[in-house]
Amino acid sequence: MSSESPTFSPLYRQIKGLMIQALEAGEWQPGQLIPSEQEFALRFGVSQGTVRKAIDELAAENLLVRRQGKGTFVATHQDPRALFRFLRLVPVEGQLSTPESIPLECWRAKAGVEAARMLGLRQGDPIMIVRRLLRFEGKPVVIDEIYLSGEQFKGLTLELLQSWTSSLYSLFENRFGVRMIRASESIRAVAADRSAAEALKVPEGKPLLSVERVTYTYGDKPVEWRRGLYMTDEHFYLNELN
Amino acid sequence: MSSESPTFSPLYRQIKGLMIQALEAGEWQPGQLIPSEQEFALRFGVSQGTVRKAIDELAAENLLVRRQGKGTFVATHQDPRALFRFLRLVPVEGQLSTPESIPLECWRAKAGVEAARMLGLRQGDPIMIVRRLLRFEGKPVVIDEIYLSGEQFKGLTLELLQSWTSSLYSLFENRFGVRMIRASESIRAVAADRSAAEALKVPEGKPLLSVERVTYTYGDKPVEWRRGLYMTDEHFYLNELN
DNA sequence: AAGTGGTCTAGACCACGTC
DNA sequence: ACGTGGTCTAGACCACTTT
Repeated sequence: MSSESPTFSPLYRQIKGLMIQALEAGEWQPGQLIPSEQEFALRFGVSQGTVRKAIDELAAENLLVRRQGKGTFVATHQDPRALFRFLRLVPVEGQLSTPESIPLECWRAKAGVEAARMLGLRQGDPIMIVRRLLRFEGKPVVIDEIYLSGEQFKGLTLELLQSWTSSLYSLFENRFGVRMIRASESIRAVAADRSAAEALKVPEGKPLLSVERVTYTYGDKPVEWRRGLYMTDEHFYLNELN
Repeated sequence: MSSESPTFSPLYRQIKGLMIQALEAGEWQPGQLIPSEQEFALRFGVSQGTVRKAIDELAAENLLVRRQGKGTFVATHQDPRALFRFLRLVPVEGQLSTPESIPLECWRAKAGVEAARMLGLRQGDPIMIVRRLLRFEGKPVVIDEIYLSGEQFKGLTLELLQSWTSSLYSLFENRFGVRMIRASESIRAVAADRSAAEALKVPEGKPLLSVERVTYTYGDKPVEWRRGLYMTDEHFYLNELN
């Protein structure tokens, strides 16, 4: 109908854009119910079908979650179904048990060349670094080193990490208002160095999976860079290609 | 309308199922134009919108490709855009150049326990095994060992492999009528054994990425099992998480 | 000009969850 | 009973490609 936006794209994409803006602005919090399709249709002056198509895409991108009969909700890392959305690790045999996250260290630092590039910061900008271990059934399997913008994660401490029982991303969402939307992982095989060998209790030189992840929030803004070393004797990284 | 199918699912899914059957039966060949949405609507006695939703899903799953103004086509591994649909390898720096595939060996064998399980065969059933090397810019980067059902790939020879200039999957599609739809990869870090070390020209014990892939055709039928060893000093496995 | 997929609408009815 | 998302329809018009 009345196209109030100058960018040329289908109506439903414009609607989608408006809804992303609203999400970004925090109009509804993670886990909360958003208005019904009819309400949006009235609000934006389009048909319900057009709103539907916008929401379809947002749901496909995991920004929203539809629940028939109940309504549409803002996706959250609290949700058990999304708890390990970005963890592709699967045991060679048996069921995937919930890993236990053990924060080891947490300190302030200044961004080096690489961290700055990955996080879209300038070299020397303040960052936070976290080291943590993931254990499955009591056995150490992953050692992570996580780099975060110091600006956004100012109040992060080892105590806070240790007191938090749910996933890291749900902590970021709750305490720092940062919602992780998508991630990009670069995977290599490396030999365990001294520090990794100690943490994972394997001999030095042991082949490990190196998984570097950049995680993005709304607007493709990178907010986390992490490097994980995975022990892949009893687990493997599972990737479905479609 | 008149629901001739006993399974209870939305109409558009039933339509989708019928279209998959037609694809499987080879009613249209890879790369070919299929009937228009209107024609399908008449053929199945449903509205055009319902056909559209069925095709939407098939296109999302890469079975079909839409081209505005032209029509809808059966996806093909010939298509340059799909040539390396399942290869996630990216150079650390520079552009991704097209790899060179060098078939090394090709022989008949009997399925072992593992190959039989992966390919849905019985132990002892005939299989084909192919070893081949992938080189990027002249450098060996991937050594693959590929297991195929002997039934379906009876005429496969080293000569045929060497004479084929396009991707393996386009060969399978053209000469054996087997179209690969999706795949599942299990990734580990391993130490190079003697044979891999020789092929990739790295020292024995060098950490390599082990990528085991099961590839499926229509109806989730496994038809290929392969194990690739990737040298990840100058390349890495890129995975986008959404 | 004609045919294709792509968008948008309006309205009907179904399936699910809550009250 | 009511409100939600999910399906299905019919028809209009737009954008792209070919004739």
